[in-house]
Amino acid sequence: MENDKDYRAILKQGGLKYTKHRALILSVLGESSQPVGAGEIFLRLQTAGAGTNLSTVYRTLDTLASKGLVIKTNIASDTKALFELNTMEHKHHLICIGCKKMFSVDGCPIEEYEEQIGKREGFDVTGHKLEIYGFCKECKAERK
Amino acid sequence: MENDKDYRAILKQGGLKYTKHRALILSVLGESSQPVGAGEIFLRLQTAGAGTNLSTVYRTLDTLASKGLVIKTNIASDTKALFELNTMEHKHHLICIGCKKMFSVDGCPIEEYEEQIGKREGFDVTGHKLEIYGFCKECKAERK
DNA sequence: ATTCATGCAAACGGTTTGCACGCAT
DNA sequence: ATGCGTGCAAACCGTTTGCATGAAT
Repeated sequence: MENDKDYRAILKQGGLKYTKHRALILSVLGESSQPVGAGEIFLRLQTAGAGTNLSTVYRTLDTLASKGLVIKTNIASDTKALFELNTMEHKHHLICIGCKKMFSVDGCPIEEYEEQIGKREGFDVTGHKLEIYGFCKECKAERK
Repeated sequence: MENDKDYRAILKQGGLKYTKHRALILSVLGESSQPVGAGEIFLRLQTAGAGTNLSTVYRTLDTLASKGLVIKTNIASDTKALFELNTMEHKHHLICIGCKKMFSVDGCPIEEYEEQIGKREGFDVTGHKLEIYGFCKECKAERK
């Protein structure tokens, strides 16, 4: 809401028309520290009083993703898709097996490796995804 | 089929009864160089003349995975689950954006990193997943 | 004999689509 | 004015579940 200007700019940058829903969805993603599912986005829009529709949310996320403004992920062994703002900062995630929360970590240990492996296998590498699994502080404590 | 003994042993090792379907599903996974979806496994069993049922395939894969005999994965931005034999060798995958094929690569560049990051974030790390995206030789050629 | 795996059919959750209407440029 | 975004309802696909039957130890 407050940063409406920002979302206008982001949309323009992606060559997309400004619409209320797109801005709202971007703001939901922007306010979240973790990737969010379509359903949850829909819920937050509802409770925020924005009359909207699940399929609109899906369609919007699709177009945002196709312009590279958001990133579509999913954590292993879960079938539903998650979305996050594409901040352009290269990040990886720590994923708690217990509570399913995701924590972002900056930095990347495998840039050179990526290059090597591409050469070795004849691959034109465009990116990668690294997820680290384990138990977060809280779940670690509960577990013993 | 030919290595039926092996699958018997694998099942025993997981503390599971031997059944025809389990052995067949293990053999399908064993013959595949890439992770396979439940639907495709079902199809292969059908064409192999084994009367079976999709839900049996799902249930079997679940129990195999729960015993650590197979691994359940999924590639980013696709929602359907894939399964592969757990060979115990630590592997990662090269995934072609063009044809969606996955190629296994041995070795792991981030074992030490994993440890560091766990300490830094108070995480009890149990594993990780690394996927490298790009275009394989063939798709690279087609693309230009 | 008992426990556990299987087939079938039906339910389910997340996601996609066709169509008519409404909004942004 | 035109094209694109939206709402609604229905379809869709992968996956899960309840129940009765069949097989493995």
